[in-house]
Amino acid sequence: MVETGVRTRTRQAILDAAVVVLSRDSSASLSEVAREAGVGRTTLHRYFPERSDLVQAIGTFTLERIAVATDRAKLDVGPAREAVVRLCREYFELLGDVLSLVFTDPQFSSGLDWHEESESDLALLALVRRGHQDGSIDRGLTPEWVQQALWALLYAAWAFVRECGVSRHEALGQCLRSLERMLHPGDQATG
Amino acid sequence: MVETGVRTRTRQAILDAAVVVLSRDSSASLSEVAREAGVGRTTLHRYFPERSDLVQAIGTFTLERIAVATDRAKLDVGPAREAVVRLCREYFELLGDVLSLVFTDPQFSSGLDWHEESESDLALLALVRRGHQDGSIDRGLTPEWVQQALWALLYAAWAFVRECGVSRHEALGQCLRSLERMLHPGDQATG
DNA sequence: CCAAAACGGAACATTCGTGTTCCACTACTG
DNA sequence: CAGTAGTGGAACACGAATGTTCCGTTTTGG
Repeated sequence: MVETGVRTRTRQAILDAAVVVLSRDSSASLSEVAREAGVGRTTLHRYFPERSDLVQAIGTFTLERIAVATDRAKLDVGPAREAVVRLCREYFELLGDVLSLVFTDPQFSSGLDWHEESESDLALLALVRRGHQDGSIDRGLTPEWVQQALWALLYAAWAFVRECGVSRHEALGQCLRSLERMLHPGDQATG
Repeated sequence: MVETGVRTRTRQAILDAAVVVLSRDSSASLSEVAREAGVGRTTLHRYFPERSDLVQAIGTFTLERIAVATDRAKLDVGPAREAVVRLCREYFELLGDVLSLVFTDPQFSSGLDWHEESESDLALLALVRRGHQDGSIDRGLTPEWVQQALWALLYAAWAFVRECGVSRHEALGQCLRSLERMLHPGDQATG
């Protein structure tokens, strides 16, 4: 049961297929996942004995991606608001379909470091606080809310692509512009 | 089989319970829905013979709520941006748990006027275009994107309440502030 | 008060997803 | 070429959800 190249490749194919299928319908059957992966159901069970194993693997997989994105965004460089926007861009590009899963379905975000303990989440919260201090982020928005809104806009951008047939680039543009303006501390009347 | 008061009341109780239960887990069993409604599973099947009937009823129910909210917001009064914010507030207050359903699960928004044909949706799109003309909404944001983002922020606000234990009022405040700033045509550098 | 309406529980058949086992086939590798 | 890892299909048992029927009980309303 060594980690040969074939095994890791098959495993990844199943994982990718699972993300695609389950992001469309989180209660899809394992047969559908296997078919999407171009793999027999038997093989799928060889890699992930139970459904919960597959779900948890997706969760871990996602956490890794998030960590990478957070790292790439270099959150401690430059004004905080710009860093948040960079982070959003990285998320968009690295997460794809996974987004729908973690955002809409609680089953993928349970049983792990989620949601309070994740290092990346804490980094984002700290970043927003820095933005409050350096004046680049509206002090009327709490860090926790910014986090929520960031994910929501990301999901919206992805849905924009899937449902409205907009290009990824166009959707990301609208998303980042919205985020930028949302965070910007303006002199508009306070709601 | 006349429309006695008892029947409508029972039907509504089931519908409400279904929204609560299914918004937590869209693949919950009908037994759970019946229990939440304080009703026997037999009775539930009397009103909604198949699961799909219940799902569709929720869809229709939601459309009605949306129509009411759109009406109350008086979209043709005042600056367009303020009208959008009013609409968002009405949505938040009238939709509650239903939000999670229509937003995350496609099964509730299929088989109806959804999504392209709904009168309320068209009204929102037209409203944004009016905002482009009267200069109250950033011309860099397309009407379709504003629609997506509006729903996303609404969902974020609701999740904020459910997951972070924030008060409805506080969550709505953050949501509306974000929306307002997002739409505002500022003089910030263009992304 | 009495009949009709509405309800709840038990039981049943059916379907579907799941998890498992067994066996034959293919591909790589020494 | 032989052996082994990997695969896929068929078949099976099991449980859960669904949809239906039947019947006794409660509630409603004229």
